Formats: sequence, C-alpha cells, structure tokens
Amino acid sequence: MSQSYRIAHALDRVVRRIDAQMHGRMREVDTARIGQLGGLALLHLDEMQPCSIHALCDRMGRDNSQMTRVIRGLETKGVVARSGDPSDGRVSLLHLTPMGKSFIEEMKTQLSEVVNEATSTLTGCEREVLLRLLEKL
Amino acid sequence: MSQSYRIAHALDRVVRRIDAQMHGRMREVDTARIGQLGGLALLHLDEMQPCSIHALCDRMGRDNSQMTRVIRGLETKGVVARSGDPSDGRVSLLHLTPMGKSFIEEMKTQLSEVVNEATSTLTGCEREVLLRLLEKL
DNA sequence: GCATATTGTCGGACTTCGTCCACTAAGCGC
DNA sequence: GCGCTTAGTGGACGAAGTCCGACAATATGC
Repeated sequence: MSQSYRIAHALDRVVRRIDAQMHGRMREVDTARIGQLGGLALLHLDEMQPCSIHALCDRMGRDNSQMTRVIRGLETKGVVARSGDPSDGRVSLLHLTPMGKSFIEEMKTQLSEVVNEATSTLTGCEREVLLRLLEKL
Repeated sequence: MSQSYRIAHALDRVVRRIDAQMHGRMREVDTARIGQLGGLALLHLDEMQPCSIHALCDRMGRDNSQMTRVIRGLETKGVVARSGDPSDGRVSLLHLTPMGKSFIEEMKTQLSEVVNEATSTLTGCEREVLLRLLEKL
C-alpha cells in the first residue's frame, strides 16, 4: 500500500467524520436552514468582508452561479447584506449582519468542539504539528 | 483564531484541492462513467471483498439505499458482481470482476500521483509524520 | 410452532451541491 | 464609438445525500 494512498484514505476518513458530526450538530443550531455551503460561505465571509461575490468564489473554489444562489439564500434569511460598490457599478459588496455574526460565533464554537473531539487521540503537541503540516500544504 | 478552527480550515482546503485534481484526471480514465462515489466504493471493496452491501455502507459511512444504487450501477458496468451468501439468504456478497480490478489499479496510481503533487511542499519525513498523525485519528 | 422483532436490500421522492452554458450590464482600451 | 473583459445572474442538468417505506429472510421469545 503506497504512502500517498494511505494519506488519501486517512484524510477521507477524518474529514468524513468531522463532517458527519457537524451535520448532526448543525441541525439543532441551523434554525434558518442555512445549509452546509451557506455556513461555509459565512465563515469565509467573516474573514473577508466586505468583498464581492467573485472574490468569495475564488477563495472558496466554487462556481460563480452557485454562489449567486447561496448568497441570495443567505440574504433572504437576513444573515448577509449587500451594497453596491461606488467605484465599480458591477460589483455588489457583501457584509454580515449582526444576526449573521452571532450565527457564525455559534458555528465556530460548534466546529471547534467537533474538531477537538475528532483530534482527541492526539496530544497537544501532535495537534500543533498536524496544524503546521496542513497549513504548509 | 482557535487552533481547532484552523485545522478544520486547512483540512478543507487540502481535501478540496485533491478532490478537484482527481475529478479532472478521472474524466480521462473513467470511460465507463463510474463516478466518484462508485470509484470510492471500488477502493473500499478492494480491501473488503467479498462483503455485503451493508458492510460496505458501514465502512464508508454512507446511506444504505444510496449504496444499493451505486452498486447496481457498478454491476451493470461490469466491474463488480454479486452472489448470494449460502449461510444467510438475505445478503448478497459483492466481489470485483477482473475489469473492476484493473480499473482500481489505474485509479490508485492516479490518486497516488495527485496526493504526491498535493503534498509536494512537504519533505519525505514530514509526509511520514503527517500520515502517522492522520492514521492516529 | 408461531407471532413478533430485526436485518438486508431495494425503490421513491426530495434536497443540496456542483457544473456547464448563455445572457445582461458595467467597466476598460483604443 | 466599438470590441473586449469582468461581475453577476439564470436555466438546465447530473451527482450525491437523506428520509421514508416496502418487502423478504432471518432471529428471537413464548
């Protein structure tokens, strides 16, 4: 069994487990039915706002029209808002509403807890090493 | 920014990149239109065969009826075959056909290459550490 | 033996996610 | 002005995931 293949396998397992955990937890929190992709978009937005849809797509590696729809969903749910860019009439700048921010905080704490659980078999030091290696990729 | 959150973020990025790469490569190889999930199922099956659909679902963490469909797809494409379990009339045991095996080999080499590329920023030693940490999870 | 769970498999219906293509409208270079 | 690019949008479709229920073979309690 090659090393690369085992890495892929292990990655898949870990991510899948975290995903499943988050999915379960989000049911209780996601009263507005924001969805997985919507939540992820919010997390990215939190670090980029204000920004255009295009920039968000680039960063998330998602399709443009897909994001249009997601954003519109988030907009109607009142967690993001948009305003025209005065310097460029084509772009609409996104920013979080207070409601969006509080939702993000909740999500972050949930995510942290899940990852903590998932990495509970590692020592603090190992976790640090893992993070460094992952961020080097 | 919490450590757990950063781990989640980095994991997402890495997996997403590998996924995208594999997706591109599989287009050239996957002449039978086996699909991503089908391919993944084959990889697991390769290590478990013969086994029931149920066992495969457990291992892959997927829904039962979803797998039914995937397996049927793989069956009509001639990469897996099924035979009844003599000791339990309810289960049908899955096993790979020669065609399925050769497809898997091709997939494995592609996957290894992609992961190698994705982890090219790491030294051999770091890669080893990463694997050990991931497998410890 | 017989009624009652339990288990393995399958199908329907639905939602979310991802991709492709085409289209509008606004900026930019000349 | 005239083409070109870019930001955003919409339609259509496929792939993946989820929920629910059906059905048959088996295991279990009595």
